[in-house]
Amino acid sequence: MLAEISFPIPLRRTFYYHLPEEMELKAAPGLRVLAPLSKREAVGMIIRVLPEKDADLTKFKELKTITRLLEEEPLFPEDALALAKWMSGRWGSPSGLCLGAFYSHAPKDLPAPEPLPQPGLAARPAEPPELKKLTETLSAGKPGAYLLRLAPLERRELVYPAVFASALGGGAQGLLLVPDLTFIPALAAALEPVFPGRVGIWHARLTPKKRSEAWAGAFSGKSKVVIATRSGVFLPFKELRLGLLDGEHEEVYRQEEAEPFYHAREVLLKRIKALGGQAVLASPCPSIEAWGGAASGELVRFDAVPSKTPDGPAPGVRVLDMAGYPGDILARPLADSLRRVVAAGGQALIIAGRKGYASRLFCANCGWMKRCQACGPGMTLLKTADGVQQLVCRRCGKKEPKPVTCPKCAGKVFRDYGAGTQKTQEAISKLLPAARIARFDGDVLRGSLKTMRAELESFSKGEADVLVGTRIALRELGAPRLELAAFIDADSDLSSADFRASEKAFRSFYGAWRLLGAKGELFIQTREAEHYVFSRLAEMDYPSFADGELAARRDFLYPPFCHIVKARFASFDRGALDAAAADFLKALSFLGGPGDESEILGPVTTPGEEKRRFHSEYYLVKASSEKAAMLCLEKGLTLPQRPGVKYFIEADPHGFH
DNA sequence: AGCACGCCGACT
DNA sequence: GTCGGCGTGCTC
Repeated sequence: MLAEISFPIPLRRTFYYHLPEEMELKAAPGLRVLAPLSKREAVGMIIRVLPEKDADLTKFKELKTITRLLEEEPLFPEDALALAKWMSGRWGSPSGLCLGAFYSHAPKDLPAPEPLPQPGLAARPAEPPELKKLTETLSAGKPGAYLLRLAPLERRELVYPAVFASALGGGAQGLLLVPDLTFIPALAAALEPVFPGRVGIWHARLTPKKRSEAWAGAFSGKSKVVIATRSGVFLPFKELRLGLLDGEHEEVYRQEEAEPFYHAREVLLKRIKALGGQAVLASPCPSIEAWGGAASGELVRFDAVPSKTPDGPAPGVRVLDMAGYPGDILARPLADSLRRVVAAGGQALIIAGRKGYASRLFCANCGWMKRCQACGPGMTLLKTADGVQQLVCRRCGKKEPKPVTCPKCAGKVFRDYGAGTQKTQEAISKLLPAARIARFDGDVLRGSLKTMRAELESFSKGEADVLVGTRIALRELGAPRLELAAFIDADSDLSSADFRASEKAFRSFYGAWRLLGAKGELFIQTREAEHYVFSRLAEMDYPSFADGELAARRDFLYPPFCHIVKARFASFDRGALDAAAADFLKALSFLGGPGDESEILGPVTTPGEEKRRFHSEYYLVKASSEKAAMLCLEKGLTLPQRPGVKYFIEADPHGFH
């Protein structure tokens, strides 16, 4: 007999091996094996057991033999093979890597099963009344997927223990996915009293020992709940009944840096469905994709938030059209309010568009803008500690000195546009020399967890009057009673080439607004005051915004009403590039039949690129169904190779129109 | 991904 | 003369 083996390596093929007689009865799909691969032994997974005659072995001279089976029972009660296959088709990564996501953290030798701890005297978590409907539904145990809209300032440590307590009877296990590992400790502390000694933790930075403990905890059933970052969606639970995705809208749930590509939200829903369990997507401002799921009935929506704001005065919103305040970083009304708030001992949060000093540098005479030579985007102006100005590319990190003269017109005067956190901080110090200002942006964040906490805490404790940050600061702030919040440069969000721009902008505005006390004020500075997002701010009601946004997505055929596949071709040879694009379009000719609304947009070229020697263009396919999108992706990935042409085929690309 | 092979630059 | 950089190629 033969075994068809999948290895966790970036190859789009599987391997055949001889199965020694003594393994023939034990071998089965879903079991790991040790097998010689190249000049080493590798762990792989059986995907099929078949007789010799069923395999086409003509292409290789010799078959190697499986060394040994690593277990007798599959690691997963559900069909991980099918899930991995779907993942591979959905995001286009090699299926071996997709399957590997499920088992590559497993120890070679499984830990011996230990008796499960007796259920301890668990504390019954207090249950917020708005949650009652959800917890009653969950405790009935019926399979299903739910969208939980949280109150924006709800402490999740108060909500989630009740949710898990209601759903996890008997040996049932739960998975709590969080966007960032900094959220884990507080949630673990909150769940510990409910499941004493049985709360597991999983994230990418665990030490090897802790990692195998966490893995074993899920596998043996010892962990009643595992709190994890996105890769935890692949953990091998013995009996996973409830998966809760916290901050469902967060983009970190999408893995795009390394293969296998996936979105933890989609994998969780698929996996839970395969298990017949329950999934809860939770967020104060759900993604429009999830909102659409609730509208179509795929998700059942629960609102743990009073739909109306409490009676009484609500914080005000003021959109400031910066066309009326040329050259100002802080428009007059904002400056006045800020001065008043700080003088009265209140606190203010200022959100700058980006980190650093300014976002763009251009010639005051001819408008020439300094771009990164290596990769294209406008370069960011930074000030080093000793006040020297320097340009940095935020995409590739390339550094350059600030130019002295304009290469186009030899002009010597430069202006910068867009105030980063540094420049904003300077402007505020100038306005309020005595104010204590804390800064919180990606640089602080990346520096160390300690400095980050320190900055944040000093603000929360009231040691600083003003916190200047990027929008990450919004996510990290607890619930201070702010008197003022301001977006210095809302345009950098709104004008970004992304059909999610409105959604993200509204979410930020809404989040900042909810941090304000009743008498607080939210300022938004913009040069696009007519943008429709602002017309939605009067109500400050996320559901009505989301309904409107969902309708717009339907009208213009964007997710969740389509699946997008992006295909980019690059070459020095124009003709070869055109031929590759033609191959692609021909392969997709099945799209757009009767009743199929799928569209192909493109070719899109970056401005200025026509004149270059190097050509690059892309097409966007808006496929009307997941199935159609998966077929497009497959066709794109199996196009005939043309010499000198590079292919980049991607599902669900982010950050474009 | 690993791991080997192979071909140029700078070191004991 | 070797050590070692990483480009290229292969894995049943």
